[in-house]
Amino acid sequence: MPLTSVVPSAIKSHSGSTVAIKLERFCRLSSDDRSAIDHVCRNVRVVDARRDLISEGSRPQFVHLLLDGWATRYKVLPDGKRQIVSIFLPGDFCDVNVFILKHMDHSIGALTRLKVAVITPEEMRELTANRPRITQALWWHELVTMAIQREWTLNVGQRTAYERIAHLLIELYLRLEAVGRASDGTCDFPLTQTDLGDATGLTPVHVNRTLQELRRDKLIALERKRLRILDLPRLKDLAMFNPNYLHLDGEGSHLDANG
Amino acid sequence: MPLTSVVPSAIKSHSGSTVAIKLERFCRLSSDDRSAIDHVCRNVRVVDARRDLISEGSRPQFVHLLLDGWATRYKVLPDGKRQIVSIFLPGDFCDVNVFILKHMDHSIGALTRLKVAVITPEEMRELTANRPRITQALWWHELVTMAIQREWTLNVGQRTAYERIAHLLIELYLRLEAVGRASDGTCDFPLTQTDLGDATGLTPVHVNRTLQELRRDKLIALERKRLRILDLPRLKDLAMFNPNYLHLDGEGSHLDANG
DNA sequence: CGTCTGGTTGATACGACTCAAATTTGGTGG
DNA sequence: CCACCAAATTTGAGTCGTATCAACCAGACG
Repeated sequence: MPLTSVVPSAIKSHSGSTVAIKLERFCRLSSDDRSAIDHVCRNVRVVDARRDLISEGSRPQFVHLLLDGWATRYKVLPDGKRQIVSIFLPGDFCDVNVFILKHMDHSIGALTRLKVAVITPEEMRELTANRPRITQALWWHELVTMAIQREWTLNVGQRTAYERIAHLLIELYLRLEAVGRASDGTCDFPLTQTDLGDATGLTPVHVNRTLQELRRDKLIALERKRLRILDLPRLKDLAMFNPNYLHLDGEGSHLDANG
Repeated sequence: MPLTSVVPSAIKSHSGSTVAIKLERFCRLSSDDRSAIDHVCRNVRVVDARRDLISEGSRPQFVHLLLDGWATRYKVLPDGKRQIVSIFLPGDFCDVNVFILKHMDHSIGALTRLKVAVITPEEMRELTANRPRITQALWWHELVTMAIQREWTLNVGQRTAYERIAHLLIELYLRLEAVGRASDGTCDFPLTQTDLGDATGLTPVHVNRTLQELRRDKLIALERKRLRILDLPRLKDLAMFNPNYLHLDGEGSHLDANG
């Protein structure tokens, strides 16, 4: 089923459209739900590419919701090594409940120029109070985020360089597709080879050679910040990609929108 | 401050004591809170060592709370490679809200004989309804779980074998200490070298050699399922261990118990 | 007392890293 | 529009950390 069929075009005009699309993957939202989301997206902050949105050690004060652009969650070791532990795509929330913690244990950096909705704890409470579907959908979002994090642990722990990069490319493509930002095997891909290395635990040199292999094998095309997946089935197979962890199979569709 | 000082001995007799200890790391609980936790621990299931508690693909029906023993969350690849993505210690919840998802994307296996509280969705709702401190403490637990998962991604992605194993040993020791199950640098340690390999992305052979190095360097003693950390400061240093991600610094202590 | 699981050792192989340099790309200002 | 610069990509040669394969050993257990 192509995604476009589940995206009422009426939503698209709203500021929070991408989020709505994402949450509707889990359950249908009422128009009140949707306008509540829109309402909470009114405070937009723009962040330049390659700038930090949040720094390790700082006190979390807001929930952020990525409206546009790509961001990374990363940790840096005293010896300078850096690991990108996750990637935020449009429609993703940064830690629905962070303000429970005293300090951030990681940083969030912009890969591209970002548009981010800045949401106060108060607004977050208003958004979820008496909106069980949104509350549930946010929980679902958190659980999927955790599942992705586990899959990343598996990825760097057990897969070879070739499999690892293939797996990451597929994941990002599918996640983009799920929010209407990719189709026909093609999507934006703003990561540099160094970023890819930081995300997969490989050196940039090795990432380069591995990408060349993937290209040589006619599995992908990647240039000018655009990715094209040429043979998704074969790529999935070699990457041992099991999409179950993305939980995109309409899990909460039993929840009625106007209950 | 030694942990024992914050553990009223009165709690210890209750079935859910370890959980209470754990959640009280975050905020003080009222006696009603504590008995509500106890109440929810009434349904105990015992699982033999090396058996699966939950299998990938199954439908999540209950929340599980580990009362005693060690368990792992793991994923297996089609080629047979296996990654332990996290370790459950006494007092840990397995996914406070799992039943939102349709299928498990991983399995949970017992490392030792377990005592597990089996909690229904209804009981979970009862536990949290009108108990803001418990609700918050459970959120805190989830956030810490996520933070640990991120640190594991960093661990396998960026640290050497030596650093990686050292880091894992420290984490487990500190988490046990936080629930009163370790002190004086000593704790139970039921993992085999194969388990350690599955958790760190190393082969058992290499784990063996690395442990020998750690012993030779007088950093640890590990035999007969007992771990003794001989020089925690030096071990932390070489492992680049930053405890911030465990969020043990009494984050929600401003929340009064009897409000 | 044999069997089994977990731990240990040795020899060898290979995937990924390092270092260094060349080349291409993209952005910027003249 | 071109010249320039910095960032990103590519290439090559050599090295190293960890994997692999294959025994062997020790203690636990029935």
